[in-house]
Amino acid sequence: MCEESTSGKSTGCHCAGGMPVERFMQPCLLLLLKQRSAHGYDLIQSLPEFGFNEKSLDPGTVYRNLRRLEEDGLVISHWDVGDGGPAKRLYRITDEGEEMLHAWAIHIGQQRKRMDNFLERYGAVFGTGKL
Amino acid sequence: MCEESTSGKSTGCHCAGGMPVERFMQPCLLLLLKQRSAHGYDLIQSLPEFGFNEKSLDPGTVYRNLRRLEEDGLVISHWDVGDGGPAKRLYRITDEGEEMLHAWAIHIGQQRKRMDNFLERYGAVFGTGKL
DNA sequence: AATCTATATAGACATAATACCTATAGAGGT
DNA sequence: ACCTCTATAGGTATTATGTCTATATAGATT
Repeated sequence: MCEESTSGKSTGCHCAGGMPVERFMQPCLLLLLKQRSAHGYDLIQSLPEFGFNEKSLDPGTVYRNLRRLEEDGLVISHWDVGDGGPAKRLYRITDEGEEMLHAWAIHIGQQRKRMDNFLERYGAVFGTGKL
Repeated sequence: MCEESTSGKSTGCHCAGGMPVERFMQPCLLLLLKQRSAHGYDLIQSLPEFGFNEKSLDPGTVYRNLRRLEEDGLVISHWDVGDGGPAKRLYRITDEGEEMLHAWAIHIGQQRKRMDNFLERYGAVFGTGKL
């Protein structure tokens, strides 16, 4: 039901929801930027650590998120043209972004509790062997 | 940042995402219907057990999900006009719905792992006291 | 009789999110 | 010249989401 498509086209799996890629990407980006300032391309290399795979990691999606974070004042960037290679943006987190990261962590903790509760009930009905 | 609005209007909190109400509602409805057949209104009474509050529990949303589940063949319903009161639909889960429930459980388990991983990294940066 | 409340379901609508696809451009190698 | 890697940006169609409103029955209250 949740198998990957072999045709390259989306199968529109109805259970794919629950945690959309983009929204979860934002706290991941903020956490990475809390640890170190980085370019978009750097961040793309690091996001697999948070469970993003090749399919869910569209570069356009990452850059769009970074632009949105900057619009919201959660990160700031400046062009970095020094060291050869194409011009790149260096992003860093703002104080506001750090506050938002804390809010995200609380929120994610709550959602995890909800999932725990769901899985507990599921296990009670079907037996824990299913998980 | 995630505080409730006192004006009654949505504040558009940017960290409210990560687990949209509607999509998570579907596995909850399927699990409830696995335990017992029920009317939409019954299900609305039970959904708070899964962390839905008054604000996130719009009846229209519940009925929309039930219709969608039926469109997808995951539940079936028939009108129940016997015992007085307005006509009501009695929903029951189908075999296909049960399979989808299993897929959901696996998916939710995976997402929980992702959240655990995030919170672990968060704790490593800020200290576990923040959670 | 009229009104109110609880039960019960359904649909409309605007905005936001999501996935997917394509475009642009510099640097370095073959 | 061509290809690949690095690096960023934008478009678009579809779906999701939240919110609001409409409909209707039954029973209790005034």
